[in-house]
Amino acid sequence: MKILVVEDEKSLREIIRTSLEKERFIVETASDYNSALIKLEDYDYDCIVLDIMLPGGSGFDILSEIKKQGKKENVIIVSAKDAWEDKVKGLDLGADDYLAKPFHLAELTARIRSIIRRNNNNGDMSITFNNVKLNPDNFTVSVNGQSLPLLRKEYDILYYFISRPERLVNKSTLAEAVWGDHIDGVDNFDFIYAQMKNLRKKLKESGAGIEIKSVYGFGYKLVEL
Amino acid sequence: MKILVVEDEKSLREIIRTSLEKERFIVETASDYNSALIKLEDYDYDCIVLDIMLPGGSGFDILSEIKKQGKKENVIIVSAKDAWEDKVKGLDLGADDYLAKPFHLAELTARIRSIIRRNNNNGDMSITFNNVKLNPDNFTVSVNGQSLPLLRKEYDILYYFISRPERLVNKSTLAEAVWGDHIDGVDNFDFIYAQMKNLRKKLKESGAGIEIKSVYGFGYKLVEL
DNA sequence: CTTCTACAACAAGGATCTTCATAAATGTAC
DNA sequence: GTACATTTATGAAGATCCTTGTTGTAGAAG
Repeated sequence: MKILVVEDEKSLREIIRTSLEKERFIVETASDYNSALIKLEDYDYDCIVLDIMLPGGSGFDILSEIKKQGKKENVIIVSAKDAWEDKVKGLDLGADDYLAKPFHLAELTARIRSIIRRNNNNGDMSITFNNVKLNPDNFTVSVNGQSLPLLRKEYDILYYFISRPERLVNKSTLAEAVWGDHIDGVDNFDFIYAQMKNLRKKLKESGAGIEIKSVYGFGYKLVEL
Repeated sequence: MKILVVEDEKSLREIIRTSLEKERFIVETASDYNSALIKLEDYDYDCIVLDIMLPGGSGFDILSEIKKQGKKENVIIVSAKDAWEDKVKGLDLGADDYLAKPFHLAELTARIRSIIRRNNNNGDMSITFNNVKLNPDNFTVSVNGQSLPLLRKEYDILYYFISRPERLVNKSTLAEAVWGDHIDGVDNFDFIYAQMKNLRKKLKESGAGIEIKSVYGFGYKLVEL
């Protein structure tokens, strides 16, 4: 469940980020037109929260671009209040929903969930990699159909990797994503090592056909066995 | 039991909100014409408390719009005192009730209840999640039709969660919602633990198909079994 | 005044996560 | 290849958080 938040106002952007991360979404952000396009080109997201007024260009153009490229991403337009015509235009261009500022964060997360459920294959939000299936809807994991109970941090880590299979992830990024912002200038990743050990053990013992390999000096990568 | 309060004056709006939330309604608010219309388009409410004088347009127009779209929402007009013609006009347009400012909050809640009971499906205000049914009208809970007696705090907690199924709720938020404002900077959630224990026990023993799961370091979440 | 009820406070045990100490693996220089 | 430094893994201790049973207390009911 990866979400790209395109919003130029920093405070709002960070509020949205924390809120969504609390709901266990993986959040990436872009603060202007260009960086949004770059991120979109590089990564796949499940949902894009898109502001209209952006430095460097309009959110509508980003939306058009997404649709032109035939991407499957769901888009929620977020725009200043009183912009009634924005709503019409956005939906015309193929946005999945529209939310007027200011909005309740709970409203945003509710819509994201409903949109993803609506647009994805019959409401199934699960992610599968080899014989491991992770269901973000109820935070469960199964291997070959057998349930594999994971603790919270283990789940979060696996979720992060299974959303980015084969991608090299450095430890700071991982720490930021799973542990949150309070991990600032940590020079010691013991807590990652500890969690990684437990998660790997459970994956191995469950017969999972995947493995989190470490890349010396960089971080980790999820691969098929 | 979701209510939309459309009122531009912030202090009154928040007073109404707190009052209604204390009566266990779920409250959303809009402060102007446009945001009210947008909210109305997006969600279903059981009742709308509608001010007439609004920035951006008149409450009457909102009312007309509601009726034109054939929505079933109940509407209570709230307007400045001595505006007799407002009352006539409002009721003509299909409002269910009229309340002149200033009014007692108790009166507002009483009218809301009576209207909902009068107009809704044979007066049923209940919320159901899996095999658990909660009836805010008389503060009772039943599991598979069997009555499940809960104490006050237990009921409040269950109500809070059953209104937000599957949503992650942190403990401060829960404390604020159930215990109220006097829970400020509490660093000790023993009282939540105690209540949670009793509620869980009752739910389990009653055969409820729901469970309040804890999320380590965060809070709780209501899920189906 | 006594008893009962609802709730919070306390305390002990268990679960979960991080920190620490130490070992193993990997990379670099010679 | 060997020696050394750096990075990662592992097991165990420590810290924090959650659960549960018991006890204490204030207010309502009798």
